[in-house]
Amino acid sequence: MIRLLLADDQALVRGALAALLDLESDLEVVAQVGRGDEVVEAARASGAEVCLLDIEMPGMNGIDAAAAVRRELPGVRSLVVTTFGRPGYVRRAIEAGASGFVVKDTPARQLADAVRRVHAGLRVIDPDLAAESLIDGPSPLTGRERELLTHALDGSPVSAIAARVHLSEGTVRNHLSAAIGKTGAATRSEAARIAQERGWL
Amino acid sequence: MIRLLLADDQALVRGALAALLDLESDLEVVAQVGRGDEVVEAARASGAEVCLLDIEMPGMNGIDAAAAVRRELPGVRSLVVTTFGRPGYVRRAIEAGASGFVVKDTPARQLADAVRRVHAGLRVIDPDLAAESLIDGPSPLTGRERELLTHALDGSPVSAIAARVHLSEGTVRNHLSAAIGKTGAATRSEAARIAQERGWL
DNA sequence: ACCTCCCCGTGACACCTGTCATCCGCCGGC
DNA sequence: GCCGGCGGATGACAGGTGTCACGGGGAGGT
Repeated sequence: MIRLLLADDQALVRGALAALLDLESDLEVVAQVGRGDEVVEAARASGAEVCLLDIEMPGMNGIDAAAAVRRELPGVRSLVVTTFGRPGYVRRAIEAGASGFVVKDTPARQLADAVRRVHAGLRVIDPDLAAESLIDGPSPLTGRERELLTHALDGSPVSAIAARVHLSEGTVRNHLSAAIGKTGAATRSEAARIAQERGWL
Repeated sequence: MIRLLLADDQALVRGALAALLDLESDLEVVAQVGRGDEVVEAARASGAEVCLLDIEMPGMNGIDAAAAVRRELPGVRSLVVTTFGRPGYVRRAIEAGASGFVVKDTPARQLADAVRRVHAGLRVIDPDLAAESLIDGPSPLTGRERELLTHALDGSPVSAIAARVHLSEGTVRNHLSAAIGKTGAATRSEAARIAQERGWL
C-alpha cells in the first residue's frame, strides 16, 4: 500500500484526485493540504511515501515544496503535477529533487502508474516537456532581470517598478532592455509574458 | 439516477471529477469531453441531464457552450465550474442560460449537492461571487475596446495591434485610451489585465 | 593582478504611447 | 428631425520607453 499526500490549492481538484487515486487498490491518500508551506509537516505527520504537488499554490510553490521535502524527509519522493507545461518548470522541479513531472493534460489512468513508478524509485517525466526543456536550455536571465520582469508582468510603468524595488528608472530600463533582448520580445510586457511561459520566473 | 456530462480540457481533472461524482449513488457520469464545441453533440448522444462545464476550454468556452446547450437542448441544465472567480463570468454564465456557477475552490463534497440542486431546477451561485458581480456591474467596454484589449493582453505594441485588426494606429490608441480610462489603469497592458480579471473579455 | 560578469547609475536620442481636440459617417431612440 | 453613442480617422503634444555609450564598484575565476 503506497501512502500518498495531495497538495493542490483548488479544493475541488484535490478532492477529485483523492477519489480517483483511492479507487486503486494499492494506493491510499493519507493527507491533503491546500498550501505549499504545509506539505512537509503533513507528510511527516501522516507518514506519506509519495507527495503529489501542484505548482501554483499559496504560501509556497510546489517546486520549493519538493525541495523542502527532499531536505527534511529524504525518504519521501515528490511528483509534481501542474496545469502549465512550461519547460523551465521541469528543469527546476528536477533540480529541486522531484522524482517526476506530469501535466494535468495526461489521461487520468496514467496518474496512478506514475505514482507507482515514482514510489519504486524511477523517474517519470513527460517526454515532450523533457525535450522542450533541453532545447530551451536554462534561464539566461540574471537575478535582477528576473525580479524586474516579475514586477513588469502586470504592465506597470517603469516609474512604478523603480519605486517598488528602490532603483533609479534608468537602471530599471537598462535591465529590462537586456531582458527584452534575451527573450526576443519588443516590449517589457511581452518579455515578461515570454519569460513566464518558459518558466524563467 | 442523474445523468451527467463533464467538460474540462484537463484530462486529469476531468477523470478525477468523474471518479468523485461516480462515488455518489444517485449520480452517473455518462459522457466526458475536452472541448467546448463537442458538448452539445455528446450531451444529445448520451442523454445527459446536467452538464458540468469548465470555462477555459479549446474550441468553445464553457459559457458559450452553456448557451448552445440552452438553445439546442432546452431540457438540459448547465453548471459552470471554473478556476477563476471573475465576477463578470457569473453574470455572463447566467445570461447564457447556466443554472449554476461554482469555483474550483469549493469543497469537493459540495459539488454533488450543487449538481442535485441544479437537476432539481434550482439555481446554485457562489454567494461571494454573486455579490461581487452586482457591485462591479456589467462591462462598460464597447465592442472595439474589448477586442483591442484582448490583443493588448500579451503586451504587443500599438503598431502590431493596429496591423492585426486593420486599423490606423491613432484609432487603436484612442480606443485603448478609452479602455484605460474605464478600467482606471495607467497603461493598456494594465487595463487588459484588469478587464480580464473582471471577466470583461 | 587580471579579466569577466553582474549590478547600479547617468545622459542622450529616437521612437512609442496616452491624451485631447476635432472631424466624419452611421445607426437607434425619442 | 434631432441627438447621442459608437466606430474610424487625423494632428499635435507631453511624457514614457527602449537603446546605446559610458562610468564605477564588487564578486569570482585563472
